[in-house]
Parts: sequence; structure tokens; C-alpha cells
Amino acid sequence: MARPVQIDRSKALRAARDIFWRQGFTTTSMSQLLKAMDIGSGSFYAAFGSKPELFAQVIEKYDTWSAAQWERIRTTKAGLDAISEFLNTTVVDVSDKNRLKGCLLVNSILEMEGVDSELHQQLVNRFKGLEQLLSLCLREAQDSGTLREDVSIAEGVGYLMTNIYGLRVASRAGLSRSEARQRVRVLIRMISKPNTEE
Amino acid sequence: MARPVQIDRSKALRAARDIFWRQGFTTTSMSQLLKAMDIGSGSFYAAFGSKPELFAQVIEKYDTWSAAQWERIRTTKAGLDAISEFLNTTVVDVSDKNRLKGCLLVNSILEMEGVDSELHQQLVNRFKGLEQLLSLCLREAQDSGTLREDVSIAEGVGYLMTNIYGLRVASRAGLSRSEARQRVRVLIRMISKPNTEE
DNA sequence: CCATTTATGGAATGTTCATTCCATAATGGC
DNA sequence: GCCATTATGGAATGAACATTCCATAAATGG
Repeated sequence: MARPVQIDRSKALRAARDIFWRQGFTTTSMSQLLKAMDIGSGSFYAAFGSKPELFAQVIEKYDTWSAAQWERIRTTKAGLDAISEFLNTTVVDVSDKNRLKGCLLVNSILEMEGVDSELHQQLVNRFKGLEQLLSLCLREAQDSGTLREDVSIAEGVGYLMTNIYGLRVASRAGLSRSEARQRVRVLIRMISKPNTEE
Repeated sequence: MARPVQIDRSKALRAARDIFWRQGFTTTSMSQLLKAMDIGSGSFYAAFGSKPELFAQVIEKYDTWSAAQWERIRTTKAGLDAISEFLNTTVVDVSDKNRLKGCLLVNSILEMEGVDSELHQQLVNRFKGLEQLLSLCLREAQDSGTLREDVSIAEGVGYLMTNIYGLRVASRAGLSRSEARQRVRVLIRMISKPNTEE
């Protein structure tokens, strides 16, 4: 009946995600974006609405991916092991030719404050979900006796969130993959109960 | 002989710093900047060169302030106490009507990558200086026996840098001052030697 | 194979940006 | 009090931006 859509939506979203990840939202111009997604402006506005709307869709997809990582990890690991694996998967292994990219969500939180406060708040809320998952794992660690006794669950969550944010900024500042992996080892060691009582 | 300069350079730089701090470099437009600094464009370009040159001057001044904080702290404190005080001074106490502002340098590292790579590298280098100071304090802590024994100086520096970055992002994500102070207490407790051996 | 419908990408639009230009204002020396 | 000189701020400039418009392309039903 009519000309069929020839855009590969999933592929285009991935391309958009990667360029936003590398350059941020404000810095990425429409011309760069269209080139990266390999579509014309007409198709773009028909398919994605606008630049901010596209960004929201990219974030949505990213968050889904992040949640899927958790699901996968939770089937085999619990407690501090799960947290350690999560950190390595979502922070350390997310790199581009051995160059860490940081985290799209963390980058965007910093960028969107004052630009789009609605989106900013959405991003902050996504992290609230992460805090709950961390809280769950910490309780497991507490029950199995692997968590330091002088740290409460709430304190542990705060500590982990700080380190997740921090690792992702450090990536952006040029941290190598092996250094990042080392930092994960250290931060997990610090929150573990010392095994000097054998 | 000629019309005298009526710009209060120091005051203008402070106004520029505050608006960059709140909004970031890219997001702040020249018209906003000129209004905040309360000068016209002619005077601006005569006095500061350009928008990026102004930013470099702001960063320079910010870094000087940061260094002065260290100097002050070092006259009375050493080891982990000095680190704790530094964190509270430069991260927690830097707030705007009880709203934490994060750190201009950290915000800018994330923002400038891909925008101005020369400035980005400069910012990264400023943190190298901080790493050296932290290293010094950790050695003091090691000598006085307050540092955990299963953590090397290098590991401790990495740990602290991650937490400094992280605290400053968390501030941006809406952490309150008292929560931030609590996180500092926890992260210092974690790197301290447990005093169970009395 | 034509008519109809919708996707497409490049050209056109209007806005905003950083910067420059310039008429005017403010000073001190004469 | 006037001239030379330099600061000033608003108007002018040109580039870049996100978005819209539109002639054309690609498909199917008749």
C-alpha cells in the first residue's frame, strides 16, 4: 500500500546510545546524531519525535539492559559476590577499545541538572531502584556473616552508591580497566568482615 | 589619561564561577554569563579574552582555593584526620543554601571530555596533585598505625579518589549535607585499622 | 502499469549562540 | 574646558543549531 519503513529501530537506538554515551546529550548535535544513526531528519522526527524524546528512549533501553544484568547475576550469586560481579559487569567491562566510558546515567545526571530537570529527576529515581537491590544483597551478606559488623545496611548502601558513582567518574578521567578492577577488589574488601578470627 | 577600568575583576570571576558551578560550561550562555557578571560584552572580551579563556581562569582560581584549604588543614592535622577534614571542607561544606553543589572540577571533567580535550587533560592533571597529597597523609596514617594493614598506600589513594569523585556526584544527585557527612565518617572508618585489639 | 500512500533525506527556516563592531562615555593631561 | 585615550554596553554579524517542509522514492492494490 505504501512505502515500507526501512529504519532498523533497534540499530539506530544503539548508535544513538553510543554517541550520547561518548559525548553527552547537549554536546551531540543533530547532524552528528543523524550521521551516526544513518538516517535523514525526516525519518528521524517521524520515528523518534525529537532529540530529547530520543534521549529518553535511549535511557529507557539502557536501564532495561542494566536490570537484565542484575537478573543474570542474581541467578548464580548473592551477597557481596553479587555486588562485586555487578560492579565489574556494569562499570569495568563497559568499555570502548579498552577505554572506559563511565556510565550513561551518571554522566546524564550531572549534565541534565539545570537543562531538563524532569529528566534529571527521572534519572535520580532510577538509582533509587539500584539502592534497593544493593540493600537486599547487603542483608544477605549480613545474614551469611560476610559483612563487616560495624557497618549498617543503610551505611553500606550509601558507601556502595558513592563508589559506583566514583568509579564511573574515574573511568571518564582515564582509569584503565585493570585499575578499575583493582579498585572494585579494594572496595569490596573494605566492606567485608575481616577473616582474622580463624 | 583614559577612562579607567570599572570592572571588579575578582567579583566578576566569583560570579562566573558560581554560574559555571551551577550550570556547567556548555549550558551557560554568554548572555546569562554577562548578566551574572554584570558587565557588557565589550568589557568582557577586553578583560577575559573569550568564554573558554574565562573558564580556564575560573578553574585556576578554584584550584588555588582548594590548595589553600589543604595548607590550612595541614597545619593542625595529619593522617586520616587530615583526609577526613579535607573531605568535609571541600565536599560537604561547599553548598548553596543547604544544597550541595558537587565539585566544579569533577563536573567539568565529565563535561569537557570531547568538548575541549586540552582543558579536560588539564583538569585530570589537577587531580594528580591531590593524589600525591592523599598519598602523603596515608603514609602518615600507616606510620602512626591508624591505617588498615591489608590496604597499600596505592590502593588507599585509589579508594579515596573514587570516594571523592563519588561524593561529589552524589551531591549533584541530591544528597543532603548530613547524609554526606555520614558517608565521610563511614568511608574513613572503612580505611581505618579496626581497634578490636585492645 | 498506474494511482495512492507513506518513508525518505536534503533544502529551507527561524532561533540562539559566541564574538566583533562601534558610537558613546568617562577619565587625566594640557 | 578641551583633547587624546581607553572602557563600555548594545547593536550587528555570521555560524550552528533543532526542527519543519517538500519534492522524490518506494512500495502495494487495482
